[in-house]
Amino acid sequence: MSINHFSSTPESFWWTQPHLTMEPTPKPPQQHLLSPPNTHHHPATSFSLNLNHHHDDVDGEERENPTSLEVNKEPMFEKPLTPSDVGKLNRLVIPKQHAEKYFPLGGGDRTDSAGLLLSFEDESGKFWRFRYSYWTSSQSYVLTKGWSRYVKEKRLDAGDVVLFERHRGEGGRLFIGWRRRSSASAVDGGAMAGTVGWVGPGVLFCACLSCA
Amino acid sequence: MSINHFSSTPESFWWTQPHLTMEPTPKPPQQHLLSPPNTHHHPATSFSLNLNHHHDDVDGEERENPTSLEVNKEPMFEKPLTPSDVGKLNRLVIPKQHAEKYFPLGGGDRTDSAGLLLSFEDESGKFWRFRYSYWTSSQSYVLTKGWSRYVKEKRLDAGDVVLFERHRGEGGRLFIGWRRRSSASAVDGGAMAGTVGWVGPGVLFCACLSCA
DNA sequence: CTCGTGACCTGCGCG
DNA sequence: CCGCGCAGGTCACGA
Repeated sequence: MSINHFSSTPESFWWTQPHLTMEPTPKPPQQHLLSPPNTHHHPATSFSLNLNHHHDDVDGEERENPTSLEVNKEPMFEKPLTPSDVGKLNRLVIPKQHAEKYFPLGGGDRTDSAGLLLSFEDESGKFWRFRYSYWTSSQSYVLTKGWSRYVKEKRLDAGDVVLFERHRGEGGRLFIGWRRRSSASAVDGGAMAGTVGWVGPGVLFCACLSCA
Repeated sequence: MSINHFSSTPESFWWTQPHLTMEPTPKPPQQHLLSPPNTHHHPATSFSLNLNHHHDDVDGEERENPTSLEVNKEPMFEKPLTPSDVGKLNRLVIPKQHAEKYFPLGGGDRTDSAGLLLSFEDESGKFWRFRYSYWTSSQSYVLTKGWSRYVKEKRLDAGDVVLFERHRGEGGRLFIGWRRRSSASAVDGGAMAGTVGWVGPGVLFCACLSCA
């Protein structure tokens, strides 16, 4: 495998790219995250993470134009995909540090693998709902159900990177994006190098991405 | 690896004695068999489950001296290890006849792979907890979790034999032991031939075990 | 039946 | 150098 030098080339840009208007989902209580420990499924109700509290005043202004919308996005983390993440295991391991920081499981004790459903918006505004849980056996946090469909639709391969963001305010909407492995040496042909799925479907950002 | 002529007839029916105790997996909900709810991490330390039930009457008497202790042990069966049993599959297949006789899975229906945890004491008094379950796919009973650690610690190799015993009374304590393959032709040097791990560290009991 | 996927488990590599 | 994180597996079950 030749992955592994994902660089670290920081992409300092993807979240700041212009454009975009995602439909503000009408429903206010955007619950993606999860239901409190006991409600299984359909998180529909509250939850309590801490990202959504205060409704940011500054919000309603002209800042609501695309640009500012981007500005309001806050990158959480990204992960270069391992072969297992895109293989038949149908799961994405979320590095513990990030999982515990951004997607804390209910009640502060993670013993419960009841699972939550997290909904993310992709670059086209499409929603992706993933089951999120903690596996005590392997002591790791994973996205399971729904993940393989995402991998398939986006044609993700090992070495590609997935990006996780959240919106400041607005109930903490969550976003997911991806980009092709940065280095050359594409395993399957490489034609796609530089493609990203972030600010809009099919948008190429080669220059920005490979240079920078 | 050239073993494989395990005489399939080592056991000449050991005593029949019903009874047996295995601890049913602690929680039905079945996730995490280890770690009781709150303790996360390090499963190894946390048991305390089964042996604490009732402290059985017979216990405190003179019967507790080594000799009578041995007398009260009842051999269940033994199995010459196959290459798979000691390989990376991390499981020990328990011959169906013995499994069903001594470790019947709950409720009489074995469809349920919920699994049990069986705790065995070894020759040094150390406890080994193995997950025991039925694999429908291979139609066999197996010890999985924990098994590979046992193989490693005891340095077991194909052809070596594992022994299973239980104590009469006392809630049916379970014991596990082993001995090196009896025939010569040791694969790795043979210096250990004849060694057993059974009644005490380093004690040899070859005569008793192989005859009888 | 197969496929998807939830639930297990463990070796190994890295910090 | 050792413990944890996680990559890479297996198996079972429901659709």
